[in-house]
Amino acid sequence: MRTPTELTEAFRARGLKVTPQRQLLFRLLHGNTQHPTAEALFATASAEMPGISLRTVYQTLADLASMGELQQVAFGSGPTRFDPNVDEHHHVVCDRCGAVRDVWVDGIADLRMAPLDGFEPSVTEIVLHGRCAACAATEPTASTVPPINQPTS
Amino acid sequence: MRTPTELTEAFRARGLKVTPQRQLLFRLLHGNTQHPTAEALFATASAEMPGISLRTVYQTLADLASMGELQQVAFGSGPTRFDPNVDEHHHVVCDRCGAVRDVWVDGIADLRMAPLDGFEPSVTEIVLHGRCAACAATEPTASTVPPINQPTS
DNA sequence: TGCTCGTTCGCACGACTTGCGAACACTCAC
DNA sequence: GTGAGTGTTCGCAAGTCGTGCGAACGAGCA
Ligand SMILES: [Mn+2]
Ligand SMILES: [Mn+2]
Ligand SMILES: [Zn+2]
Ligand SMILES: [Zn+2]
Repeated sequence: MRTPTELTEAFRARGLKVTPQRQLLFRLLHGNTQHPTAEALFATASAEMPGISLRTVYQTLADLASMGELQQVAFGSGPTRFDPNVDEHHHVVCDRCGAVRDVWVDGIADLRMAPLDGFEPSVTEIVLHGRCAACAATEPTASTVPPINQPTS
Repeated sequence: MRTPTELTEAFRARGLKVTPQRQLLFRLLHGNTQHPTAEALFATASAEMPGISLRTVYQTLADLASMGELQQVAFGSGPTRFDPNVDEHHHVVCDRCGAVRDVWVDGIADLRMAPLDGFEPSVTEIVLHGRCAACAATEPTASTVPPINQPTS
């Protein structure tokens, strides 16, 4: 995602208005590596702008996504995450606390996949499931946060 | 997933009853490579057993999943898919028609991933997004089915 | 056959997201 | 600076997908 200043220009160039709500979200998202949910952004935004609506957060996120400034990522269960990093990269997900981190993967071109039967893949998505460092250090059974589903294979 | 006959024994061995509804779902799922949704299974099951409840379909799928006979898979958007193939494998998803196919990927162990920062991955999930053979043959814009979201990176 | 306990099923509810439209406010022309 | 005009905000209703609940039911066993 571009900087708040650049987005301000980009929005106006498209005939879109630059409102205080949008500016706030530009700031909250720029450089954000948390992969926040809409609710999480709404909570943070509300602290700074008490009247802001969750509806507006969803709306602005959709606008940014349609402009290619934002990536929407969904992992198995739970709400959609929003990712201002639109470069090609992948993710590690902690199935205990739900934390998501960016990961860069090298060697994807060397993967051998079959059978494709005429299927034409355009995007290879890799998600590593497991435990983050903090969660790996604690009991395997303890959990205070609803876990994210993990494939059983 | 094991055969309907084996599942019948496995259910009774656990003190679970083998009802006509369950037997029907055992049959509909065994060897099924469609990655069907609960609704899709409900529709198929209803043709054969008109009174069956969607609630029972969900319930039985959850039972099978908790026994490790079934894998639940979610792709970006849309409802959960159920996969009787619990071997380690991966998926290709047509973002136009939503079709899902199994794919086996070789070379995963050679992938280089960084930075992991203490994260301990246990499962590597690979999803190839693109167009199935049938959809690749038609107009890129034509669509009669709501597409599955595709990551923008 | 009859008892018992797990199952089924309809309905209400929950989580997450989107549709809708009236009130509002950013822009720009003047 | 002011006003007109168009895009935006926001609350509420509705939509989608899935789960909690409990009364009626029926599979399995003595
Ligand atoms: Mn990311
Ligand atoms: Mn599969
Ligand atoms: Zn964690
Ligand atoms: Zn297709």
